[in-house]
Amino acid sequence: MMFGGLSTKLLNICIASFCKVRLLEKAEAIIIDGIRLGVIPDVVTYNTLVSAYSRYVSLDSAYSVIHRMKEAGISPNVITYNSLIAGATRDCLLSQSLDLFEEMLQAGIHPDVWSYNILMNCFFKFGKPDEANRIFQDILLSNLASHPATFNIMINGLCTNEYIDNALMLFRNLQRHGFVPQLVTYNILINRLCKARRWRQARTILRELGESDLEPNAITYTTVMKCCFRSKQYDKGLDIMSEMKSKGYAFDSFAYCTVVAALVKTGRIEEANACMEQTMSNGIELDLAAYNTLLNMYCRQGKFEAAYKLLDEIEKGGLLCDKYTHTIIIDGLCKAGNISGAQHHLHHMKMMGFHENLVALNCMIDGLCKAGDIDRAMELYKSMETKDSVTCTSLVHNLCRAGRFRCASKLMMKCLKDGKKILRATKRAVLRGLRSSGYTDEAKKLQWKIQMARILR
DNA sequence: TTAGGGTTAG
Repeated sequence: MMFGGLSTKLLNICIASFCKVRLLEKAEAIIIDGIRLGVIPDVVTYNTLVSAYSRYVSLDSAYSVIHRMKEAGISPNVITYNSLIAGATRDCLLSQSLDLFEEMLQAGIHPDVWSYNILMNCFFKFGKPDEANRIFQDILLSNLASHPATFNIMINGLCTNEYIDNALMLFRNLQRHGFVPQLVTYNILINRLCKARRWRQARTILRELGESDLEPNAITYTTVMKCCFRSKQYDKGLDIMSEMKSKGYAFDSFAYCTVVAALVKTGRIEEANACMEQTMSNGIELDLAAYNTLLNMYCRQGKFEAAYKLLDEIEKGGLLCDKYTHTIIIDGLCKAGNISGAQHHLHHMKMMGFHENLVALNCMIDGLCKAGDIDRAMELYKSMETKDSVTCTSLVHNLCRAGRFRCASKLMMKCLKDGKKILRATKRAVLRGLRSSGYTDEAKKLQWKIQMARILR
């Protein structure tokens, strides 16, 4: 329908532009203006809104758009359902995602390849790789034309479910059958291989990307930069940052966070401050992860007044603090020696409905030890339901620092038996401590047990 | 309409 030069197609373009930058109220206002001018919204208009509401607001708000859509006499189609299922998956609602899929079938709407892609992603997200694989096989056997995204989701899902070798095998098989990887395929593999510390294979994929016709993008650079920081090659990471800037890639919130976090971690606070200032002066809007990075910077400088002010700012801005936010505060307080403050915040975190947080408890263990209260750290350790290698290494190393080498030795053996990994430096500290305090035989026995644990692993 | 990068502990 056309009226005064405005058509439904044009209306939809406007709506899509506003939705893309999350200006949903403006999008709604344009619909009202359009109706006044006689432009009737169609299924595309409503689908754009459903997608935006489920992505940026909530699934409930998306349902209310569907209600309005039905009132206007427009029936939801496969795209409407795809948006809803994707939204339910993002909100970690597995059964709701599956119910929606079923509802779509019941309504006689045929799923398309995107529906199956979303469902596959959903199963991977909920740690059900077998179900995801079944969907993948169905897509391959069906008449549906598979899309490169199908393979990307499969490769990414296999990696996140700890099937990296299978993901690599699939990648190579697909290439043999003529699949031309997209940039996102390379980015997925580089990221996942780096996270699994399989540096050599990550470098191979990066080299293959370099040899392809594709140009790396800002995501590739951020991913590789993060890999360098993860493997403690800080200067190399900063070189990549310079290269990224010189090539004219826009430095976004992701890139700034990666750099600032690495600078803070290595104690280069002045540089971190400068980088953060640059972020703000470039007009980059801070999201929760960026705020958390800034909060960590304040805590590491002992600027708790600024940190608490920032917490207020975050919440006043309508963002909800997450487990990272609270853990950063707890860690910062522990590092500053304010154990009672950290305990108070841990309690506050539980009151807010957060589950027991292993990282926060590990911070407490280390903080208690550094404050000279190893016995309380031991008590906390015993009370913890789950412990990991960090818990063990931290406590063993601190026992050594306090000269309690026999206790450290006993605890370390128990941890190794439980399959925990202990840092080499910590093992050496225990052995050296036992020898220097005259427990030579015990040191010999421990060394033998360490070797046995290594063989049996 | 799908997939990929950033924030916490030893």
